[in-house]
Amino acid sequence: MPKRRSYDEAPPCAIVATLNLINGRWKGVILYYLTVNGTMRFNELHRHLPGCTPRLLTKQLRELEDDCFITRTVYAVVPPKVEYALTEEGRSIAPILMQMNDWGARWLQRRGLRPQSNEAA
Amino acid sequence: MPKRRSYDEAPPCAIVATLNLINGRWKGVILYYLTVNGTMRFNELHRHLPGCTPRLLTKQLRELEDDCFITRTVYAVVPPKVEYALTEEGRSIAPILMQMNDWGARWLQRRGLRPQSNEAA
DNA sequence: CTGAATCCTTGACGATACTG
DNA sequence: CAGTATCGTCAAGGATTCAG
Repeated sequence: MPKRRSYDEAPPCAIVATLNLINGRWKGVILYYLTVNGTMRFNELHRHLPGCTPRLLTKQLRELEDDCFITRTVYAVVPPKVEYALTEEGRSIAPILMQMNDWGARWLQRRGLRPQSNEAA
Repeated sequence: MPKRRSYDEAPPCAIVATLNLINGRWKGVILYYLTVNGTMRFNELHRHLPGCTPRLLTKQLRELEDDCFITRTVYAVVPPKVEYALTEEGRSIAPILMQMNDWGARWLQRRGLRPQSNEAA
C-alpha cells in the first residue's frame, strides 16, 4: 500500500485528489519529461530540473513510484544505472499534462514571459 | 501588479507555472465550482468546502483574484454581500479542471473510493 | 552515478476567537 | 454575512556533505 502524505484526507474530491497527486514542486514536469522522452535516468532527469536538488528529486520520484505513476529499474552494474519510466497509470495523465503545458505557455506569453521550450532531450 | 508567492521563481516552465497557479489546498475546487455554478457568495463557497477555514478560503480567493482568475464584487448592503465569479482568464482553464475531475474520478474508483459528486449547488 | 544523512528555514495551513 | 486577528504546528523543501 502506497504511503500517504499529509494532504490526503477524507472527502474524496476528484479534483483535490488529482491535484494532490501531482503537487510537489517538480512532479508535473517529471511526468511530462517521461511522457515525452520515455525512459530516463536519474541524472538525465536531474539535468532537466535546474534548481532541484538530488535529495528532492529522489523524494518526488519515490512518491510518484508509491502512487504507481512510474517504475524504477535498477541495473546491477558499475557505475550504477537506474531508469525511470511511466506506468500505464502514469501515461494516462498525459493529456492533462499536455493541456497544462499549452495553457501555461499561453499564460506566460500573455505576461510577456517567453516559456522555455519543453522539448525532448 | 499581482503579489507573487514563494514558488514563483526563475525558469518559466509552462507546467510549473500552471501548477503553481492552481496549487493551494482548495484553488482547483474553487475554480471548479465557479465554473459550474457561475457567481457564488462567500458562504456558499464555504459550504462546499468542508474542512476549509474561512481564513484559508479568504486567502485562496485573494490569491486567485491577484492572479486574475476571479473577480470579487462587494455590494454595499447590510448584511454584507460579496460575489465571486470567474474572469475570462479563469474560464480558460475550465477544460483542464474538467479533465482533472474526470481523471481523478476514475483514479478514485480504481482505488475503490466512490468520488463525491461535484455537481452544481 | 545514484543517491543517503543531517540539519535547517519557511510558509502553508489549522484552531479559535472576535468584528463592522 | 464576510471576513480579521492572533497564535501555533508541521511538513515541504533547501544546503551541504558523504557513500556504495
